[in-house]
Amino acid sequence: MTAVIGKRERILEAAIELFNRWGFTKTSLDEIARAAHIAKSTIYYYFPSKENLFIVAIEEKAEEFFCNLYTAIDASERFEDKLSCFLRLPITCIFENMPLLAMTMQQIPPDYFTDLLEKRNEYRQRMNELLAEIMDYGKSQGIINEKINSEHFSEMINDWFIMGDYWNKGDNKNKILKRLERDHNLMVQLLLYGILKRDTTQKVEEKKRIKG
Amino acid sequence: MTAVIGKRERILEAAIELFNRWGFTKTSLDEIARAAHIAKSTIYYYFPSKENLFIVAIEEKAEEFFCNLYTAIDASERFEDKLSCFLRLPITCIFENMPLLAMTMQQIPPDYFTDLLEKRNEYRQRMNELLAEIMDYGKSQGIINEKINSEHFSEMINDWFIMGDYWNKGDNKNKILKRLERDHNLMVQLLLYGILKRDTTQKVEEKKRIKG
Amino acid sequence: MTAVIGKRERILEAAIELFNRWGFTKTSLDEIARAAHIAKSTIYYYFPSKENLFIVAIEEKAEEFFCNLYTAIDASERFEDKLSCFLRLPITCIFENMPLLAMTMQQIPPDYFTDLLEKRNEYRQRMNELLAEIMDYGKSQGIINEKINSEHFSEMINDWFIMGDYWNKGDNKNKILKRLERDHNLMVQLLLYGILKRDTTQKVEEKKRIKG
Amino acid sequence: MTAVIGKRERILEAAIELFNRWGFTKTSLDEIARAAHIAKSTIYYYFPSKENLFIVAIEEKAEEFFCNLYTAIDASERFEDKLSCFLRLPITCIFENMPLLAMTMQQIPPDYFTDLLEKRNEYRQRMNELLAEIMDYGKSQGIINEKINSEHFSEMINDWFIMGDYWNKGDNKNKILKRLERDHNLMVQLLLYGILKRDTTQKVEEKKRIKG
DNA sequence: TATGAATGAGTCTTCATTCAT
DNA sequence: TATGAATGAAGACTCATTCAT
Repeated sequence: MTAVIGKRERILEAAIELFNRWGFTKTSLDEIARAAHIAKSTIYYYFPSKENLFIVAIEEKAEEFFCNLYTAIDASERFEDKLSCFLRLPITCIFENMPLLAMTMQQIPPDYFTDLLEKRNEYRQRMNELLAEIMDYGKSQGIINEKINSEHFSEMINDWFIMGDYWNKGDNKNKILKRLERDHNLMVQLLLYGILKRDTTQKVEEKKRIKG
Repeated sequence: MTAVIGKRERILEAAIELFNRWGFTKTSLDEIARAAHIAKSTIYYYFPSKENLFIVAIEEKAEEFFCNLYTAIDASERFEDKLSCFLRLPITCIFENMPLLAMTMQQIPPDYFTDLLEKRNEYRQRMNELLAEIMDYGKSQGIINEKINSEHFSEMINDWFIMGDYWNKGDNKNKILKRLERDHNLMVQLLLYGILKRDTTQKVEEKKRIKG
Repeated sequence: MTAVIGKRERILEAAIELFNRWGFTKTSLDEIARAAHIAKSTIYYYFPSKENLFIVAIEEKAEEFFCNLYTAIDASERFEDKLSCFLRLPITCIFENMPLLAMTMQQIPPDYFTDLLEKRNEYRQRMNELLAEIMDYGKSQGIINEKINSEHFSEMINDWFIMGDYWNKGDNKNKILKRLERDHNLMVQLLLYGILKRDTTQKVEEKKRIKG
Repeated sequence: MTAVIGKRERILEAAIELFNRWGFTKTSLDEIARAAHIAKSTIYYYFPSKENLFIVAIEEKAEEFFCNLYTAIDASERFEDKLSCFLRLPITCIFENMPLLAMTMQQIPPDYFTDLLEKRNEYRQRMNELLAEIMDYGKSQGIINEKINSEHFSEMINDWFIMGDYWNKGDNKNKILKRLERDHNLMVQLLLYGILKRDTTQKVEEKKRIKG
């Protein structure tokens, strides 16, 4: 039976639930212990620190998320559906596991700990690669404009739409501002194509080509 | 002379700096006092509580930000430039005042206090109104497709690009998921226009029109 | 062996000693911890709050006191001795545990907490019932004037002699003043009987009967 | 006009009101200043410390009280009425100025300050002298049993009924316990006279005389 | 494997008091 | 005479972590 779940599982379950609801700092180990119906010190038998417990909790959810994402994208045949999956699922996932993943994957510089920062970078990387793959697929289908640099595009989309990360501490201000500039132009173009009247589209397009 | 800055200013300055670097919970009043070279209790002479100090700090920066934003948008003549300002400035501002404003304006459910939540909603509201105005301006210029609902569009852009807010606690899950769905379709359209090969654009466009 | 007393006991002991000496507000948890030779936070392991510690300390002493009182009164055969016990023991006890019990049982409006107020009312109740029983015993022995209302008499004696309680916040001023009036007359009578010359006693007695 | 009251008066007024309502420790100078519509530091212009302000406030009320008491007692002709005044007025006064005077005149050892203790002793002294005078008056009228020691009796009545003071720190435990014993016997006698059936009174009286 | 007991370092907050003006 | 500004010391309470068993 699954009636008797291991204590480690009980702890993780409670931790995810509470971190989600209250965030890292506002969740105490006392509360987790109470919710898991175990003694507080038992947590230290399974996890070396509160930090670590938090990261393990995130890993758990992240793996689950990526697993779903890969499956869904593989299952869709058409480029548009793959792209749609890529955009829809993260938001849905974050919505359901907020703010746990939000803290990892959104524009919050996780002040707290280096390990978490690393995790986040890892996830960003995987997201970038995934979107780049989708783009390449679109190109191979002859739908996507080959001139668009897949990697560059993926980075920007992830930064703007999904997991904004202009604040990675390592980079210096100038470098970031330059990238903001670059991405910004691309972003405005994307938006313009979507909202301009069709007949004016051409002109704007040309204008931008001259600029960019 | 302003050579000698008032202590209130010194406190606010230090608070903004530290809240930005470490976040609310991880910044202690001791640190702020040390940084401002005043006694900790002096903080309580000027601000009734840590919470209040945080909110005042945010207000300070937010007013400054909106002021800049309005000025820049008014200064630009063409629709595209106005839109460009609207997209560029918030990011720049957040980048410079992270996570202070980030906490107000990004996808972080501020667990801590109602006052902050209200502030955030106020700021969202102002951002929505501003973008809607820009869109209407675009329409009046004959550039923007009249069929696009300015308000609806503004909400979505702000949620996705600028100040994501799918987690406003009042709303129930179903309502939010429905809106996610709606926005998602619009978002995919916007993207597709930007990256598809020109000759395929028409077909996709038609397909979407039938769907939407 | 009881050579090593539990820490909870050590804390309670120190708390009783210090609360007794300095009162609630003027006794700090630091002092209690120092006196009990434990870390301040250990107090919080055993007691949820300073308030609670205070109340537990009082309960401890109060139970002990009531136990002694019941025993002593049961042990005395004659009505006079029972009454004597009732009057002597509380004072002795309060003297030895002042102001701990004094705060519960004397004329101090305990501004601090409702729980304490409740405790005090409970103790008053028990004192009233006890004295009423003694009075009834005196009547059953044919010593006490049946016309004296045992309950009314007990209330008054407790208010004046033992656990004054004219300030119970619930009651309104008028009600209290009326009761003061009533009790006062009875009190003057009691005194007069004790100090007047025997031959004048009769007149005063008659006069009061007419009045009361 | 009395429209413009001096600031000193305003402070005292507010202090009395607030000390009465909240007690010494729970009343802050901030509150007093706010209530008196003056700056906090102004209090220090008129009173050297919070302690001193408290004592002056008590003096104010105490003088008023004694003045009323003297007048009322002088105004009554008969011994019984004088005694009645003596018993009634303190309670009424304390009831109206609780816990300010209660703190001075009841069984609360004022942990806080020596000055207050001295004040209290002074007031006790005055009360004792007053009651002794009344007793002597009763004797001169031929109503009161000459065998009763006026001073001794006054002390006891004040301790039991009015301003209990068995805890005067100077005295040692043995001395106090001896006095408790002495007073207790007298107290039981007084009570017995008041509640015994008339015909049994004689016997008890005799019994006590043998004992005491 | 699991935990009850214990703690040190830190948190926000209060408040009587001082002092320059 | 009056006060705004400033502060040090203390207070209750929290919490991640350790350790003996």
